[in-house]
Formats: sequence, C-alpha cells, structure tokens
Amino acid sequence: MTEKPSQTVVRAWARLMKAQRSALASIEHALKAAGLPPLDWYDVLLEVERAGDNGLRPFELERAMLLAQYNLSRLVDRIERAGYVERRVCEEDGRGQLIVITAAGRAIRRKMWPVYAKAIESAVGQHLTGKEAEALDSLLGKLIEKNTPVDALATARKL
Amino acid sequence: MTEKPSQTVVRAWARLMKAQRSALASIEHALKAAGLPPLDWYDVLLEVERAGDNGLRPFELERAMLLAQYNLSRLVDRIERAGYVERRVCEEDGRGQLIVITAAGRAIRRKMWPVYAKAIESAVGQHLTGKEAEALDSLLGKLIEKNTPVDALATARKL
DNA sequence: TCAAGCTTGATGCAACTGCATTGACATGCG
DNA sequence: CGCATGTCAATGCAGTTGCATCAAGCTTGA
Repeated sequence: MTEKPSQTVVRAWARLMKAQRSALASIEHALKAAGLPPLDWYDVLLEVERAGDNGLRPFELERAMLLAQYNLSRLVDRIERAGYVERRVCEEDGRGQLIVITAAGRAIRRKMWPVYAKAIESAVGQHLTGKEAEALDSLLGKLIEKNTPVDALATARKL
Repeated sequence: MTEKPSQTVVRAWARLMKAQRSALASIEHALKAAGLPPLDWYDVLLEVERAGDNGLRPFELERAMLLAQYNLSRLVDRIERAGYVERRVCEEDGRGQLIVITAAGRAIRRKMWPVYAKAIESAVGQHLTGKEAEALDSLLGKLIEKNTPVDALATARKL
C-alpha cells in the first residue's frame, strides 16, 4: 500500500512545505505591519460569523480549521479577551458552549480582509495564470480529500 | 500591481494551508510514533550532510530552510545537544561557525528516511498520479520562485 | 437507574517561537 | 588608521504550542 514515493512526489512535498511557509510568513507579516491580529483570528472570525447568531461549537471549529483541541481552546480565549467573540452556554449540551461573534469581531474581520486579500494576491495570485490557479486548487484538493486531516491529531487522543 | 485575488486564488490559498497542515501533521505524527526526532531535524541533517566535512554556515542553512535566524540558532542547539551535529569555529569569519554532521547524525538521518518517505507517500503520493505530482510540483515551484521567501523575515530585521 | 465509557472543553507544565536586543567581528570610507 | 555601518549568531523575555490529564456532562446498556 505505501511504497516509496517517487522523486517527483518528494520534491512536490518539499515545495508544498516551502510554498506554504513563505506564503504564510508574508501574509502574517502584512497583517502585523497593518497592526491587525494574526491570520488564525481571521479564520475563526469568518467561521463564527458564517455560523450566524446561533454560533458554533468549538469542536466544529476545531474540525473546520484542523486545529488541535487545546490550541483552539486557547485561541478562542485570546479572541474572546479581545472582545471579538463571546462564549455562551449551549442549551442542548451542558458540556459545550457556543461561540458567537460580536460587533467588534465583525468589524475587525472586515478590516482585515483587504490586507489579507492583497497579501494572498501577491503571495499566490500574482505568480499564476487563472488556469494555473485552478489546476493548483484542484490538485491541492486531492491531497486534502482523504488525507485524514484530523486523524493525526484525533488518533493521538484515542491512543 | 496587487489587485484583488480571484475566488479561485483564494481557494487555492486556503487549500495550500490546509494541505500543508494536514500533511505535516501526519508526517510529524509518523516520526514521533517511530520514536524519531521531528521533521526539522531531518532537513538540517540532510543539508549539513550534503555540505560534507566543510560543514555549513548557519546563515546558509537559514536561507535554505526559510527559517528565522533565532529559530535556526536554537534548533541547532538542540540537535547539537543530541550529538547529531557539531559547531566548529569558522576560520574565514570570526563571527561565524561551521555546522558539521556527526556519525550519529548520519545514522539517525538514515534511520529517519524510511519513515519519512513512507509518510510522504501516504500524505502526497498516494493521492496523485505521476502527472499530477509533476504538475503540482511545477505549480508550487512558481509560487516559491519570486515569493520573497526570506524577505518577510529579513525585512523585519532591517526596519 | 446507575455504572462504564465516550465526548467536550480547559489547564499545568515543558518545549518551542517571535521579538528585541546584544556582542563580536567584518567592511568600507574619510 | 579609526569610526560608522553592516552582518553573523546568541539570548532574555513573553507569547504560543504540544502533551498529558482532568472535570463535567452525555450516552448506553444491563
């Protein structure tokens, strides 16, 4: 089942690491330079905003973002302390909670977007034609599909 | 120059993050499960081994790996403490040093490779045909090319 | 109904990262 | 030469992550 990867696959892997690393660094850099919160905050805010007034359970967010449980817990702590989300008790499940975005949260997310978008364009868009972007998107999609994303994290708990 | 990214570019960006994250997690997981050092150690050892007996200057490694200076410095500390590399004084430049791999370093790198290779294959190779892998490799290459990789890190020092 | 086991989320602690700064040397220019 | 400036590498400190564990609530099943 799992044989040795070809040279090409190894190179693609290495480049996946590098491309992501440099793109991420440049985007974090752009956000910081603009005095805005880090990228993760954006993703949380976006998901939570999309979820509407009902909010979102942390474990849902955890899966959506491929983040370890303890990391998400503390990430939400920080965002909450900044006043961008609220934690509410969850009626249906006493263990759980609902994360809801605040007005300030919506505002900061909207403020982050232009900076973020510009950084994406210059880190990714600028280097690719439309067709190339589509091809890249589709190829990366294949990697994600079955790539037991949460598994590496989740299985760790089960062991 | 930097307009708004298209929807496709944004999706590709998001997937780049996700694909890398999940692939990295699964590989780190595999290494840990095998009782081996983390992935970064492998990359350092490989670069240093390739450099031969002359060793490699930290700043060269820094660029090769797209790592921040202080991070590399401490990564090397750890690897050195484990006995896998040595730091030697650099004759040509009194500020600098040369990092040289040890026998133990070579050994552990060789031991890591099969685990690493298998993990790469199952995280990347398995999901792609040969042609797809080539296409992905080439597209990612375009992102890396001009993507001022060190810049986001380096400019920070200059400001 | 109640114990056993699972899921959700938080937290203490150790390791790692980011930032700012420093120390030591190199280089270039008057 | 002698000073200003630049480069190489380390480090103190605060913030973040990973790991292990825990407490609380849900679910199942005898």
